[in-house]
Amino acid sequence: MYEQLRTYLNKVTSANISDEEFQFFKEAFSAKKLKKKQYLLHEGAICRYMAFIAKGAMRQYTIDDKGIEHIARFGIEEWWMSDRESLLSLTPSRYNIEALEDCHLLVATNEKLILLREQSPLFVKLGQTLDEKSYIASQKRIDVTISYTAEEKVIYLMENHPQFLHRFPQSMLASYLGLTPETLSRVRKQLLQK
Amino acid sequence: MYEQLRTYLNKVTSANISDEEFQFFKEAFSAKKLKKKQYLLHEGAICRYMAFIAKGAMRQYTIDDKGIEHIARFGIEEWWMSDRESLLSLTPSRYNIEALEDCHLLVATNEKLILLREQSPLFVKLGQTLDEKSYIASQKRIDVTISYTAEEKVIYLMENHPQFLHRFPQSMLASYLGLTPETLSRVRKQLLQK
DNA sequence: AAATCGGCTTGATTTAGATCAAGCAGAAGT
DNA sequence: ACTTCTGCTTGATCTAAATCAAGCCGATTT
Repeated sequence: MYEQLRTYLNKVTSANISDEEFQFFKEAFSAKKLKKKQYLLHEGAICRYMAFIAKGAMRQYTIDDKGIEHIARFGIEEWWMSDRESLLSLTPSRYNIEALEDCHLLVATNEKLILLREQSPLFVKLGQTLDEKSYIASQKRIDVTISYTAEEKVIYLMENHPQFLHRFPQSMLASYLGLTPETLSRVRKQLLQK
Repeated sequence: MYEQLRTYLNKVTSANISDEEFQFFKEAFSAKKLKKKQYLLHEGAICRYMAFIAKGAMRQYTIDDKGIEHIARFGIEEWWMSDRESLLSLTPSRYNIEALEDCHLLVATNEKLILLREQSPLFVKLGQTLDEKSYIASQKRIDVTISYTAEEKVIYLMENHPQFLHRFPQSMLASYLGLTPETLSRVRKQLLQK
């Protein structure tokens, strides 16, 4: 599990982390396994962990007052899952984070992360890179949700996250795009006929 | 203009920046004035600057293939405007950034920002804080655009950005929410009657 | 003061996508 | 092998919001 993290770190930072520096990561993160349908975080609770997905897939979602689920994001291997707002400010989270498959995670508390930032310049750099990227991605997604038609949204998903298409149920993909499962099904059919 | 930046820095970082450290900011940022309707960035161009708004208001928007404008974000005093993706990767931007009022800006090129990060720990910290906050805010906005009705969107705007309501034309507020101006007008009327 | 213009509202109509409802096929459990 | 789920599709209907269209009002121009 730690080896996956190490490979990932080397890849993303285009560096080769020393044993010494990686030792800090080992101290910060502990291994955690979740079976399918288990939760890393429940709505109303305070998010305690930042989790690195070594294996498996997860979703982060809200439930609205009509009881409808809305998927904020998916996570798969080499992605990070957490509610940063809750983790940082210790406020109750609006989100649920659920394992969609059996998962191998590496989790760290906020205290450990603060410590790690002091110990590892690479981790600070990684944090910057990730924050930038996720900010850019979410801007793009706002664009999509505001201005795209159902068909354009589906095309966006196929082009930007093809790996999601066959891994997650259509009903969840629909929710991720802000569509109903019926509409997604119809749009897919139309697109295939073209 | 620099005094506004200094006040802002002290406020956001809850520190009191030294003259010495602030000197690096002065070297990195240069003053730039934009009149209403002038542009900081045009679609297709590479974004050269990160801009701090000392005075005025701006909008960042895209134009879709039907020629319709979609507002990605507004910026007012003490906000930052830029297309980070374009600035960092030197790729052409999808965005236009326009002054909605006469603006006083402090702008820095990416090179200056990199230098500043080496010189000022406070700036690094500021960057982290901002990235976190804007990521959290854009997650919230995705929630809103995916799952809210027109009425709920308008309430969201009134609660989260009341300062926008009387400062920007309704047509732009509508675009920001992913609504038409007509719908926004009707929803406002309904809400006032309650 | 008349004319032009931009921003907002209001009404009539249309439509994309939601909702409601039924049926089907593959996976999982007994 | 036969239920029981669960997820997906398809059809019929409905509705929220878009579109189309006209008119209003205050600001700016001539």
